[in-house]
Amino acid sequence: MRLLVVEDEHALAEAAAEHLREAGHAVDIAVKLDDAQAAVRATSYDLILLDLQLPDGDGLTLVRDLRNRAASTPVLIATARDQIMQRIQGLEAGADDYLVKPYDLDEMLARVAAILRRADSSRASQRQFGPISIVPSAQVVYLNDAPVRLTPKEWAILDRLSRRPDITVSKADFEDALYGFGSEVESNAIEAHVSRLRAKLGRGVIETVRGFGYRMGKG
Amino acid sequence: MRLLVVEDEHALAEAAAEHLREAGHAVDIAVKLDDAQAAVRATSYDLILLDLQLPDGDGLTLVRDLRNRAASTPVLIATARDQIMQRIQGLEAGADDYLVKPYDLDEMLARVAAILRRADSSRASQRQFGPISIVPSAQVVYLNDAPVRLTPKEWAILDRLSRRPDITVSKADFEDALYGFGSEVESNAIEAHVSRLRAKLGRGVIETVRGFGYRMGKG
DNA sequence: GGTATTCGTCAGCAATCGGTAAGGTGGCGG
DNA sequence: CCGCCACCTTACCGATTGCTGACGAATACC
Repeated sequence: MRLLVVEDEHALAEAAAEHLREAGHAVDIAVKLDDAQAAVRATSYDLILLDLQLPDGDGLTLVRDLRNRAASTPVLIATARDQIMQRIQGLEAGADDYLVKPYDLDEMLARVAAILRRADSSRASQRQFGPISIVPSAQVVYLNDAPVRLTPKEWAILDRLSRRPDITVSKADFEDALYGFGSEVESNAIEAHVSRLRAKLGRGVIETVRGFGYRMGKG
Repeated sequence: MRLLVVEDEHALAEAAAEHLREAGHAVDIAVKLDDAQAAVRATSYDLILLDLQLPDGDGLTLVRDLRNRAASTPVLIATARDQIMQRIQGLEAGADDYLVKPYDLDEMLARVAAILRRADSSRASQRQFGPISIVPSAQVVYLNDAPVRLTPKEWAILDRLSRRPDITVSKADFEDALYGFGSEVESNAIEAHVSRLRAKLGRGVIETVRGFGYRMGKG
């Protein structure tokens, strides 16, 4: 597995990286937010171990960036004990788990292993809905074997719907998932995205459950 | 939804309760830890909004009590800005989220809604009544395996009935649950909805208990 | 640095909801 | 057997909710 460690304390970064390498992973290190973003853009990681307090910015912006680009890379956040608020925001922004610094290296390794295991099983190959096939690993959608280009937000919506096809997802849920918590969207942004998705994929793919939200059409 | 507001500042308690009632919840107020514990023992709440600083004790004991009794009632904690340690302890004791006092009423409402949503979707499962199956997570009802489309109000009524199938629910209870508390529905709105429900689901599903209210039909 | 996407917002339209009311039905006491 | 009262059913219409095309700002890409 290929991992990225984002940590400005050099000694800690090296120690963590070494521990992960002994466990058989390929590990890159970034000491600044800039470096991390460059690295993430250049390569696809299987997991990111992220310190929130960085010299040139808040680590959470990296998480939001990833999620806005619809990247599902798991993120494990490391934070000092007094930054509990950041921890919570981190989980809401789409992090997968957190560690309290200073952390035990073996515990870190255990968390990493747990997340990778989880991610692997949810990565699931491919999802079929009538004429639509969704390939999460490649973030590609096919309509009758013809590839369809989706924007990041469109993908995020379809991904969330198709992950639990039996569940109705409310617009409020989408807003919590696509944007932060405090950031209120005053309008019908979700409706607009759904409309665009339907234009690309056909009418039957996403069903409206009036008064509740949206759900995958039954194929 | 039935909520409990635990807060010794009378004005704030009333303001919060009023705001929640406007959102359609039934709200009780407790001004002391004692009252809160009595209330929790007497009734089952869907969520508790808890001030930690109370005249007769620490609000955390309430959280611990709940968790010790394996009650999963979600708890939203409110604390002053400088009580960070309490917040941390609160989250570790099993609270679901926290608010910094003084808080904006609308933000409070948003947090409450988010927690209720989370709790509701995790409650999941599925309820069977003869030819009817109710899937709360998808907000869908099946009649002989054919999906039936219900409006939000219809769903609310069926949901409330099916949650406690052995209980007869009075029309006043429905009005409390579907509208605010001091709601004046001058007409037969509930009867009309029940009628429309029966038209969609069949006659046997909802029984009339003349003079008292309605109850799920025994399948 | 210019161009193309993307995304949030808005407005107008369409569909559906839901409270109300009015007339009908049936159970129950007398 | 009668009348009353609780409940049922249906139509109506204002209010709400959702859909879609257009527009402009922000952003990414070359």
